[in-house]
Amino acid sequence: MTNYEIARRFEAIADILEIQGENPFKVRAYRVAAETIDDLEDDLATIHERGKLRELPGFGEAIASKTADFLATGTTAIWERIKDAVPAGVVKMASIPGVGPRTAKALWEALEVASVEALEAACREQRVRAIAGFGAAKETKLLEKIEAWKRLNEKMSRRWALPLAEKLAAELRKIEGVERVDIAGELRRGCESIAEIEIVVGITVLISEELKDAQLRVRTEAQKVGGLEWKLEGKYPGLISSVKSGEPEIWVDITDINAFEETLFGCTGPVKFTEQGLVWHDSTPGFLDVSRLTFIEPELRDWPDVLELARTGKLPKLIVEADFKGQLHEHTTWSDGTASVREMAEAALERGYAYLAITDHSPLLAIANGLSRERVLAQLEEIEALRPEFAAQGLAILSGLEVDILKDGTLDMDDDVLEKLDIVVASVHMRYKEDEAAMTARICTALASPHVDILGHPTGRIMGQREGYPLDIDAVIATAAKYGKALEINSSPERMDLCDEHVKLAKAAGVKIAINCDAHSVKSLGNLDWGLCIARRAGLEIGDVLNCWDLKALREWLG
DNA sequence: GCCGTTTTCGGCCCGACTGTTTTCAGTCG
Repeated sequence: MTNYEIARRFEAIADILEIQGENPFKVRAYRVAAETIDDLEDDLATIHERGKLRELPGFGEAIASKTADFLATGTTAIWERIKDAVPAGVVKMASIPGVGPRTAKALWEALEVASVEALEAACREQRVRAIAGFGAAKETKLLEKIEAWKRLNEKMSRRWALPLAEKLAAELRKIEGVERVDIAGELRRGCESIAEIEIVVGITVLISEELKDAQLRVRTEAQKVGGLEWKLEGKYPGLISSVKSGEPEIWVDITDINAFEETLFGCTGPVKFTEQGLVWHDSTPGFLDVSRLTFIEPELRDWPDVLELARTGKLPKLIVEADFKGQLHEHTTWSDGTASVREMAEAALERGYAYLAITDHSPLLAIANGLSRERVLAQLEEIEALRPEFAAQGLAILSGLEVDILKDGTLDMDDDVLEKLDIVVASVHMRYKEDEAAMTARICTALASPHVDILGHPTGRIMGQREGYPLDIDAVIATAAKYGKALEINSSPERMDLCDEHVKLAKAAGVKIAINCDAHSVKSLGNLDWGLCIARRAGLEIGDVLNCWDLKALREWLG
């Protein structure tokens, strides 16, 4: 099993134990193990071979032994024992924000509802309010939560769809006769939520009998992937095989390797784009539209005016990962990160960055071990002590804070402390259930503060779980423009906040964007892709993105 | 289940919000 699969398995164990009412600390131990695995750079198999599993944080005797079981056999005793104890639908119910394990268990036991759909029906039939501990108000709220959850999960978040597609692609690559495998469709276009996973498979076999064989092997391999159930149909020529699963729909397109690029183009879509008179030009890596040869980046192909922009030579020159000079919103062990300032700085150096801002949490966020004013000042001393050593290697460590925006728009730290810092990211973490006017005023007040540089995760959304708080985004953008403040694309996969549409609006208003990993570990410093695809879909160029600037330009902007 | 020890078991990030069971349990970040 891969790291990813084992981590998901430990999470599944935690979910089930939690619903069963197990000791919450035991439940947490499994979750911590999953987090540790997600943060690993190396394969668990390699670590196990070296006999180092027990050295991983949160890995005691039990977790290490279960990990070894998973590596050797694909399962372990506790998983076999509990995997069927709680229906998957009940686990799903518990995952709906605001429901939780206790409530899911109570509903399951009292009404025998074992799926989100059954629970929704029970709410509509007013059967929930009859249960002890529930009432009409709770029933109404529950229905609202289910509806919000369904809206958010109509499509699969990129966060989950991409690993799934990569896993499938890796399996397909192992098949003999398969020359090339690429992910196409919405994923290639950088979409944040995915209705269809499309994968193009290029094969070398040209005889139809052999091709049939290859398809058979593809089918066999595909069935093994991700625990999904596959149904695969296909015929030659054209070789479009549809593979259906619950969510999202999965297409595997098998093509002769000589027609690979053309197929990849067609399967990348969207249909509106590919049908607009473009033909694949196979002698040049690009597409020949009627007037002019131009390669149009997949992320731009959803723009309604992209062909006109291409014809007139006005396509934006999209940023790539190599353009990034540093990162501006990271956490350390001072608050809720897992790496020290030094470790984060070393990781930034390894990535070739010229600067790194340390922005731990402010005191209100007690659960994240937010920093009091005294601790901010102490951290500042530590940073200043580390600076010469890292400056000599070409890395500037910027001091900062991710300061909470309080209910009235004031900041969770004294001005004289903020004044001493290089950079301040202001974010909302608490009391986000306010109406649009209040939340907009609150955020705009914060943006007006002379100390604030960047508005962190501006809408507060969590992919697949929580809609952003109600916000007049136009007013926020206008305020950011007025005071010369940047908005963040938070690049952590669970946030991806702002979305591409909002970023496009911000760019049009001349507002600068910071693309930040919001890293809580060394590994998550590499989470740039999630924000990068939003930036590229929004057409951002180097000039639009603060952390694509060199240190001098950044410092000038910070003032 | 992990951890750090007073090496064998007690403590495990904590404060706010919500609905209702009206005094606290469940959930969230």
